Amino acid sequence: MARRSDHSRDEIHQLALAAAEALIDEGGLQALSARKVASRIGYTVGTLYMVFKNLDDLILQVNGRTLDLLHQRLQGRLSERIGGKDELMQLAAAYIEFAQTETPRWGMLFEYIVDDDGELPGWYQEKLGRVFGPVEQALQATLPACASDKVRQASRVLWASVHGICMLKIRQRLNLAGGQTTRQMVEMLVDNFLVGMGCKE
Amino acid sequence: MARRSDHSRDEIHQLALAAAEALIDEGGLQALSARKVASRIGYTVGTLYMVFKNLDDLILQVNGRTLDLLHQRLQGRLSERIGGKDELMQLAAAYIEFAQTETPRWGMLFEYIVDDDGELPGWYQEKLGRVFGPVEQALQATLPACASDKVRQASRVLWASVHGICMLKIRQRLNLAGGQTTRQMVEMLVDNFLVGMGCKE
DNA sequence: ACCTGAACACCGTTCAAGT
DNA sequence: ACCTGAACACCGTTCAAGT
Repeated sequence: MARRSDHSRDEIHQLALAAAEALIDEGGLQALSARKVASRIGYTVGTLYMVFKNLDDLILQVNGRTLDLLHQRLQGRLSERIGGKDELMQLAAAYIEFAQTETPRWGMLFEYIVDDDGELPGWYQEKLGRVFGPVEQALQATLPACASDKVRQASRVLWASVHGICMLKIRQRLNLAGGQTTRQMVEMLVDNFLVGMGCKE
Repeated sequence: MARRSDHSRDEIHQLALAAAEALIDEGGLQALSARKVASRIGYTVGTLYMVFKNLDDLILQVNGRTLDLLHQRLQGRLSERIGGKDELMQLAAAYIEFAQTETPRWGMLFEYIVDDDGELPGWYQEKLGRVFGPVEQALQATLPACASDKVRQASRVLWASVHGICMLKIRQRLNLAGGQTTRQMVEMLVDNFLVGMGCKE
């Protein structure tokens, strides 16, 4: 045994990430283990450590791909002629949909916790920043008179809020919300927020 | 051995919860294990299963106590003569402070995920609902003309948003927010939200 | 009735040893 | 250089057996 060379280092890397995503989709973080990933791709556990530093590293890379996917979904909802509450609600709807459709992978983005005061790696922070791009763009178009710094901050505040609603709803921490759907709650937020930002309409 | 009777069933229960909280405070969910809890209180692992259904049950009960503590902290910030943005910001500040001070236990409230479509037990949902009490009260006082149904919904939307900001900030998912503090972000939210709800001032 | 100790089926991670 | 298999130190959960 050893030296099979069935797959290149890079192929093993990709196979492992795909297998991990499948496991997560099937049963969440609980269902993920190094041993299971390895066996799904037909290798021994040890092999994984040729390609990943450890399981956290693997999870972080899966999360990176999830962020890319999320970014795509948001980008796809940007209209031709941009701006206005409708476009922001389109983006919000895309986020809600993503969270509801890909719940396990979406949830993993926040289950992975940075130990102590350790920072997330640079490439990951960049991907994170990209996700806010479409929101920032739509918000700037909605508030053309607003300074770009303020729009930047506002887009973070607004999106963190959308996320909070989504999260508590999906994780069933808001059962007593009086029968509102996630979408209705987010719409209430967006409406109020835009009025507060001085958006007429 | 066996039949030590050093502690009553209830004492073991309390000791275990306290030990679990200590472990969580020291190292988060990762540091928690049935075996560690047992050894901290001077019993064998098996003994824990006399008193808890399983580890998830133990975690849920720890979370219940965390919710009680959070409720206390919020309740303590309600003013005498209520209402207004200031009081809502007091509550928000209390929430932020709690999240920053008791990060591991606060985080555990959301790391525990309900499997499949299983619901959270009734006693837990009641505790959850109680947390929104102070917010609802302050918001109703701020918007006296607003129907109580709408206030109820608005308090959920607002607080889920505050939570989202807190969460993404503490978990370092908002590093590119342009140097705003959690408090500043929450203040932007509250300001806009209240204007949107038709609050003059 | 209470509690133990051992067992079972799992983990993540490392690394000598084989090709 | 690549990959294995075994080892180490852990898990959660169960349960016969002791007092």
